[in-house]
Amino acid sequence: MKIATYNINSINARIENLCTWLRSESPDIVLLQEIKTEFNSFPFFEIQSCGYNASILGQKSYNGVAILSREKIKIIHENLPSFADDQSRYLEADISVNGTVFRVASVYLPNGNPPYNNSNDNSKFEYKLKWMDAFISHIKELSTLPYPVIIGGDFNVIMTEKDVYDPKPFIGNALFRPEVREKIQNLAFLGFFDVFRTLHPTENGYTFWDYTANSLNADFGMRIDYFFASAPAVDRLTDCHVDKAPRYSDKPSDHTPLIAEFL
DNA sequence: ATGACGGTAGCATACCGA
Repeated sequence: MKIATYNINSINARIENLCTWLRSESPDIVLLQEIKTEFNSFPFFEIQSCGYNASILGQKSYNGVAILSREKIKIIHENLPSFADDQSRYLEADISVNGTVFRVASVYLPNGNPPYNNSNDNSKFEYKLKWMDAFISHIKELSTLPYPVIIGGDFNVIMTEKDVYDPKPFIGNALFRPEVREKIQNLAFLGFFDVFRTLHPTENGYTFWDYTANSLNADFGMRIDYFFASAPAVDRLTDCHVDKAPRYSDKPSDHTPLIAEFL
């Protein structure tokens, strides 16, 4: 079972890139973030033409998550349970691939930095912390599932100094602050493995390079897209790698896909 | 400290992002 997570930064701006990539990589399941569109404007026809079903939790202009799958998608949760959210950031489903049911979720964790025009406004960071608390308490429930659970997405957290080209400029940044790094550690305490890091202890594993001049060529990247997998999933894990090719395409997203394979 | 770029809404410019 081949699964990918990809912050697409607008699915309509990138539908041709996405279809080209789907045809070349043929993943069984794709978790998308930042589709930036609602149901009525989602490119269902194009996705279907590539051989995929799509379930989405959409939103106009911002956010929005989706799950693509060759097999049938059974939605379990739209949004985090027990958390009133006006932003579309979480979609969870059961998908059976080759006779095995996988519980998967597409996650777009809030950025949390203050707006550029008001550096004193910490409401976005407070929202991020509350969102993470609701997320972790839900993951606690998922940790008891006896079958494989794979949580993937854009977590907007730089977990360690090794996960960014230079940690110094990010001290105080909402992606790197101790509060969020401590909260994300709870995934490990709940038995969820950082899939890429488990297989690749020393590679940087960057999944994001910003659009500005030299970031990509200078490799000024960060690892903020992750798969977290429960023990029943890790038992089946065979591969995890960053697919950097889409970042070099015309009109790329600023993120690139993370791919994992399970028996 | 700001803004580079790029996307969306919507038509000039503001907001968002990591």
